[in-house]
Amino acid sequence: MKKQLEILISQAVKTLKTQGVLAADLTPTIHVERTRDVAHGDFATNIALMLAKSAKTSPRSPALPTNMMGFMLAEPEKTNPRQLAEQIITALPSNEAILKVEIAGAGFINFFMNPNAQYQVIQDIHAAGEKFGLSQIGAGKKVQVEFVSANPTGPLHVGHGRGAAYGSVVGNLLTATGFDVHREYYVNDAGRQMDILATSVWLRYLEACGETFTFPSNAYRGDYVRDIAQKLVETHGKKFAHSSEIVFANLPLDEPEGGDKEIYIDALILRAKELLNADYRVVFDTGLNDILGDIKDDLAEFGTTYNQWFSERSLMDDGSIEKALAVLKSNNYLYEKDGAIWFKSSELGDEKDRVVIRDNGQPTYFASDIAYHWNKLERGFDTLIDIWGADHHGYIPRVKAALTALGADATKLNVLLVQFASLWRGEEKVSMSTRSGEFVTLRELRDEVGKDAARFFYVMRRSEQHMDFDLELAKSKSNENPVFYVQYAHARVCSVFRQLGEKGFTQDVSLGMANLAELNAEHETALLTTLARYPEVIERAATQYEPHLLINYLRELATDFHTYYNAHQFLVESDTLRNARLNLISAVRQVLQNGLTLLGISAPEAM
RNA sequence: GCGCUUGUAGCUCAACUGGAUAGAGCACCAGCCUUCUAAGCUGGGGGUCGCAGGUUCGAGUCCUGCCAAGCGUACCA
Repeated sequence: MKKQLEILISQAVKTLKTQGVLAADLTPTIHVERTRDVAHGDFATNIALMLAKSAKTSPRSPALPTNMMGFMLAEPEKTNPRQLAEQIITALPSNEAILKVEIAGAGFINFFMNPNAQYQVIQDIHAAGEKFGLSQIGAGKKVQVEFVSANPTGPLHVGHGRGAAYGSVVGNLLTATGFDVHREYYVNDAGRQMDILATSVWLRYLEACGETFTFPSNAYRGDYVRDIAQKLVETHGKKFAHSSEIVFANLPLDEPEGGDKEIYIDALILRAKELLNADYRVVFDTGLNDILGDIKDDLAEFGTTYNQWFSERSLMDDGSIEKALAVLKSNNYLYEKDGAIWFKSSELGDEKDRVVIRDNGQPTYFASDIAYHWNKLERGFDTLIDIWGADHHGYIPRVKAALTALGADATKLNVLLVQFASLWRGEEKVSMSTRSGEFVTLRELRDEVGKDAARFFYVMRRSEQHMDFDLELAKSKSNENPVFYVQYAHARVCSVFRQLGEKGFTQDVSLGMANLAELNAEHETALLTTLARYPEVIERAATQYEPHLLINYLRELATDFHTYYNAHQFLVESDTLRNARLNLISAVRQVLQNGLTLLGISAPEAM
């Protein structure tokens, strides 16, 4: 309906252009909104206010650029907005859905719709079913959504959960609006952090083999490392064992002894590679595969799935990094300084240049990221969406700079930042420290509050908002918990349909459809309006990457339903009214179910 | 110091991207279960939209300057 009005208005504007009332070069964006106040009708547009300034512009205006600036610069002879609104209304093509059109305030045009038109949405929902709300505005454009991409050095923690929930819902919304979505997890299966993990596993393995020594301060200390080491013992026996005298011979000091923990761990990594040779990869991959497998299971149980798990190591193995750096070099964006290779990102908007190859010859994480993002674009995606933790925000300019330097289109890259969630248990803030005994993993969160509540809470707020996640609230089975509020509405509709037969009634959908006009109570009208908004909400939530709009909408729909439920009996004697109401509430159930499905949250039939 | 993000009711957050009288939930107070699930509903009080200017018919939203918080500012990932 909103779109139909926009089309009608644009036709009116076109007419006024040919009449010379409006300058021919104007291309106003027509914006129709739902009104907040019923006194203002159903829809409103501010088009007359927008155009008032530029109506009757002088003929020299075509020489001006047609962009927004040109539009602003054109010097208008002021037109009364209300008068212009009058002209627009006169030029408006007639449409049977429109009851009347009024001018209000400074020059708003308010549309009052024909009440009979509002019932159409029930027919639409019944016809479309689970497809109601889907659209094709994406027109099959290829979008890649990369999210979570946590290093496989340990289990996912609650901080990753928000990215997982947000990314999967954004993906669902884009799919629902006709985009061709590809979900991807970038696996950092190379690099120093993974070497630290492999070394940690090996040292725990040595302990399991009976060696005793002080565990490095900078190694991974989680219990899962011991578990992996134990598996290594079970499958390979003492094949990788060396005496601690040899392992720790001639190493620099660790931090507690007055040394540097980074230098110490690097020396240990080197030692592990020397002593294990080809077996190092076995230890490394055992750790990697174990943890990655756990992450995959964890995310799948959380309702987050991927099309592809992209290996960082593959970029090294197939020469992608070298190739990307070669192109940067030939485009004259690389130079050498202090033994390292630098990328001139400061020439392209970054605050300083960045190292791509360290003085020890190792490429930096940034180097593989350049190759990775280039690889993404070469795969033909129209849009890239990266979902990052907010602490990585400083990283955006350098990645964009790199794409530009490679001759690629950096504007295709869209980085969405997700702020951290702080965990609360009632009044008490939960420590996020890995060492603390408090639970920190996503799995533990799911065990405690459940998948539905966790997902709901994660996407309830705008992603850029800092978020407080209250575990007590998420767990509570009470009116304080918004998850149950929405699910309860769904369960209540299902319950009504269960009662239908028990009370000796039957349902006749077509009889209900023929008598929708009996749905004229205030609560019913409100519900019809809310139902009709659903496709608009999906479209907006998808194009703005704002899943919280869908959450807010579902809460409003649930409110409208609960209010209606308390005010009216559905299973009434009148066959026509009863069936009309059943058609209405089954439409509500359908929309609730569709929305919850997009959020990856269940729609229970009973609670 | 510089950069990014955020400041809205006692608390947690919305506000259709510049529109009409800034809205919800929680908390607090007062009511509603012989009728489809009370995990619900009805009513009530609550606001200098961080502060100060500016832009225009119109600003919580845009521009400038302050103030405050978080994050970043590595040859870490």
